[in-house]
Amino acid sequence: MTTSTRTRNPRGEGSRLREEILDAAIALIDETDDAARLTLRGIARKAQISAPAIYSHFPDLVSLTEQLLAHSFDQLHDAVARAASTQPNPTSALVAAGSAYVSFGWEHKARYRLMFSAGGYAPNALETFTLVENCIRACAEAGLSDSTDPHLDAWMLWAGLHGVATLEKPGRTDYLRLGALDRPTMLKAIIQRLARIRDKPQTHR
Amino acid sequence: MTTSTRTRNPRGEGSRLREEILDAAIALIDETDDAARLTLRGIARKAQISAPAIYSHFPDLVSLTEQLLAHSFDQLHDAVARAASTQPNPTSALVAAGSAYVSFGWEHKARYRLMFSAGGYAPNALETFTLVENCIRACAEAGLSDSTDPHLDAWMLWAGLHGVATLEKPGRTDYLRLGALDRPTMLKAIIQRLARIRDKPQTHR
DNA sequence: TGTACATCAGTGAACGCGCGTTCACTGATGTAC
DNA sequence: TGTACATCAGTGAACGCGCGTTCACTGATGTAC
Repeated sequence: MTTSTRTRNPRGEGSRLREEILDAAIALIDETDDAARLTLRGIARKAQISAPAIYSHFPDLVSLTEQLLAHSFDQLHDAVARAASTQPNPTSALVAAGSAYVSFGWEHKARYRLMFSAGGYAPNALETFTLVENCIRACAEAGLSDSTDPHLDAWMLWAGLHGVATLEKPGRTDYLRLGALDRPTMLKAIIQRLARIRDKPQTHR
Repeated sequence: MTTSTRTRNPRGEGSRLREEILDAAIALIDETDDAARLTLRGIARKAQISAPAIYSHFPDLVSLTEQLLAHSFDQLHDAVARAASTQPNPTSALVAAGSAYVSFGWEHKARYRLMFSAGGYAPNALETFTLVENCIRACAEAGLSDSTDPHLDAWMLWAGLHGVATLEKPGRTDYLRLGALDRPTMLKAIIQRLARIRDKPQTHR
């Protein structure tokens, strides 16, 4: 615990602190896994500044939280898009996208929950939703999926992915005979069933 | 706002207040849809007693919350079991059970989220899980489902139901063209796909 | 080159608030003699 | 039947805490003349 004062940023670069504050907020919520700990004073401690310093960069805590969420939705979309883009065919792209989505939820538990705890997420998540929808459409057009309504199927898949991302692993797995459960395998099966991926792909046209 | 003192319970019936406190806590979390509002002082206000009166019946807020959750898991199980028991065949029983599960999540949003926000839910939810697993097994045995591993399939279905129960409807549905989306239909389709229900049931044996 | 001044990036003290919990108490009700 | 007393179901005041936010300030750095 140091009492010394922060070395201040040079003139004109005060906005550096803005990024540091957002990073501190993300680090705080990610490491505590508890959205209730995301307090203005906690963020200030994490960033090693005084609490009032935050007000030079954000009007209040609500606004800071909103910008943290917007940034998080961008991160989520980037992760999903990157995962899908490296795959050779539509089916594996869909599975990779879904896995990346769920991984984000697991690795940033409290943050992911906060992102979807209110109803206002739609505009931020629209891009990602469309990406998944297009993956399903591509599978259907390539004869790899039986989907006749990719939009509706994307909704169902989203619900399933959200469930996997959110349903926490029970503490004592022996209660539910969960020991042998392979999460990636289960996730892949969920994606295949909800997106109506064919067991044996049928030749296109 | 009345300043008058509560008419106290007759001797030996002090435990009546215990039920009133639990009811007040449930009412509080259900109506605010925000688990952070579940404070000891808030519960006391709702029950129209002073805050210290709670300590005659519960050692502290943590314990009160635990008992609230245990009660909630019982309620959830009752709702699911009742829904399944009134159906004429295994498939409709499974759909009814899943719908009851999701309805509980929608109608008691913050409470449902609190129930599953920590990893310790397994012992409380075991009965309900087994019930769903047995529904799937019954479908498979009746030739209505292709499930070869009802235990694993029950896990996948649970994740899917949890996702539907938890993924909040976006505020502005026009973003995602959600206007025409029929939730019960979507839920039924999710259950059928994850539990591998056949489109056209095959005659048994 | 000096110097007065404006700007800027912060700090420290203080505010009022709601919280969980503790403590000493109160006053109605049942019980012993 | 009276009365002293124990029990019981609560209440009200107070505690220390962390919170979001406001306010007056400080001291280094760049700019105008």
